[in-house]
Amino acid sequence: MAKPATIEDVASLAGVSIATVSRALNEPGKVADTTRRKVIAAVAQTGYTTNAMARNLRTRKSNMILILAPDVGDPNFSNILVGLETAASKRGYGILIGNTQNDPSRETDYLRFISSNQADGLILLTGHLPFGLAAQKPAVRLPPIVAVNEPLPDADIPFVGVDNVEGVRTAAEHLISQGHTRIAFLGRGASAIARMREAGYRKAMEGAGLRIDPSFVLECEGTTEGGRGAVERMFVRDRLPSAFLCVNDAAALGVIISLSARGYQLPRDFSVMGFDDISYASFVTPPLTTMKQPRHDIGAASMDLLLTMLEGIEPRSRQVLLRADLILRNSVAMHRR
Amino acid sequence: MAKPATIEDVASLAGVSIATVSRALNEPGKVADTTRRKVIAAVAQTGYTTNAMARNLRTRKSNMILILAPDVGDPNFSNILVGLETAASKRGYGILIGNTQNDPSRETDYLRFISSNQADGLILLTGHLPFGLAAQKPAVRLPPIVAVNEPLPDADIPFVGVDNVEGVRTAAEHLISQGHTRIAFLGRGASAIARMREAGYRKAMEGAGLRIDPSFVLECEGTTEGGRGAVERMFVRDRLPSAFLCVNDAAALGVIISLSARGYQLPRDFSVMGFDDISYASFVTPPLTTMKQPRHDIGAASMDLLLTMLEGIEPRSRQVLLRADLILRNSVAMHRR
DNA sequence: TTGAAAGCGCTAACAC
DNA sequence: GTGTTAGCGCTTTCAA
Repeated sequence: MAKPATIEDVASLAGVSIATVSRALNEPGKVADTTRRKVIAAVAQTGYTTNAMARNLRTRKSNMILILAPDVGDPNFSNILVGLETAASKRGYGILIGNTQNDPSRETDYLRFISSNQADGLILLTGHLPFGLAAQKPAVRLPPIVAVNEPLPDADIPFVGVDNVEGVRTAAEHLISQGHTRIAFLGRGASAIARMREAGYRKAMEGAGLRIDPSFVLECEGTTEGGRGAVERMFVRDRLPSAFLCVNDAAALGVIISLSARGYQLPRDFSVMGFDDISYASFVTPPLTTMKQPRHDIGAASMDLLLTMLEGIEPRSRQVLLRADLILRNSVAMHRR
Repeated sequence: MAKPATIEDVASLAGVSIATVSRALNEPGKVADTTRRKVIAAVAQTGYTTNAMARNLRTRKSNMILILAPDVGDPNFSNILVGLETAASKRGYGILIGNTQNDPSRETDYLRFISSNQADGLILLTGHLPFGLAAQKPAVRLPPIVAVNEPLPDADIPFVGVDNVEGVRTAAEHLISQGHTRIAFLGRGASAIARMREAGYRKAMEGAGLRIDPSFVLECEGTTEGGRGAVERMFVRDRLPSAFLCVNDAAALGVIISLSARGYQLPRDFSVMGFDDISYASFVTPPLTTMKQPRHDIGAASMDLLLTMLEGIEPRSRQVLLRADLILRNSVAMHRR
């Protein structure tokens, strides 16, 4: 077989019309039993597979989902990606990935997949609409979109992610349950995620009737460097917390490094908590107590939501929040008063 | 604009034929300057974008590359993925990813993208041909393929990856340069990678005129558990090495954990080296000295090779080996005799 | 239950 | 340099 078999080859071999072949394959119920069997046999004999390009052209559907992420190499994203892929594959969809590196021109460029009909829907891990879609009169018609991980500001787009408020609240409550009262929150920031995590912290403190020392809430980027810097700034103060609740594991790691470098013993001298459960959280010394993001589930839920929308069904809820799980390791100790 | 503009809309607006529009867009040289400008203007006005499905159907090309990987969530793969994506995007290609989880039926299933013309080429990070392609009379015609990371056995498929032999040799030579002579290699195994890494170790030892104590070469899987187990088996012996050269960082991590648990101080009592430079290598205590895989470059080189093949150019060499870089951290110390 | 035929939007051969 | 036209392989009316 030099050339792949077409629907015509199958039709003539089975002695039916191409319409019947098409129906036998796509709507088996509408075809007589004996006819269908003949078609199946002919398909097997010719090794026929539907030419997706032709079908897509005709049906204006690609069965492809475009995923835009700032950095697929980031474990946080790559694990969500696995969930996305698994769910898509299960329903016969393929995924197309665009690594945007937060470059607006790249984001816009990937929209060609949408406008050229190569993708039916869009998953955004970027935290914002790509430029071409954001414009008032968008350059491209809006396909079904789901935002993952980070909700989109100023846009009514369905969202799937971890429940940051409840997650950090759980974390803070764990610290409180260990007797800590002077708990610092490192990671105040402008991003939606930072704000929600801080809100969780405040909720827990309030709920426990604990006063928040304003100097215990520090701005800090969610990076190892950020965590490090925050500790340095903290240590010019008189009053010190007994526990550090960090906006994420990367920052917590910086805190641990910085504290260790200052000669403190953890968790004896200070307790530290992170959020995310990144892969090396368990390999730090001491192993980091943190909240685990259900990354695979987040990916799967997002894709399910998007595919549901693609089927024309309005989702029951435009927001899916998944619970983070408390992972007890060794960076938190009972507070000795 | 309820419906997206087609080439006909552009043609009639510009007052030319659809063929001219097509040419103006795809072969600008073949069109008169003034005509081209009219077309460009009409395109801008209508917001036209080529319908990729129609073009693909006509040209029998999809400008899509299928990437098969056992686990995209694995940082080792996800970082290669970034390189692949970047290189593809630069040349106007999109990437389609298939997460196979080493499941043969999933591998085969993804070939539908090939057989249905949705992908022009294939990148394999799986270490073997998918079942549908491996069969004597393959179910699918072989598209251009490049194997990455792990060469395919028994198949003449172009390969791109790190130079494992030279890499481990460099690692061993570093240990030797620090005065170590009793160097153990943990990670003997059947896989191509394990064999090459062991070969690098032997080469270095031979090159330095050092005898290899056969009991110093241990089988062990490239996992933290594997490294742990190997140390335990080692310690029932009388003779102990002064340095552990591990098949990868995961195993090295197990070694460090096991050695630390036994109360040894590293790197004072033993030196440990890994291979890969995984993300938490720098966060272990002591930070791991290792060989860094140029993952991004591996991805980019693979994609470049594949796209070159797709253009019908036979690659100059069917094997691209990239050098691993020595990353000096703190798990290796001068040997005190 | 089946077949004939239109047509999805585009590129490329051919003619002018 | 430009236009006409065939046809890529398929799904889907419409008629029988």
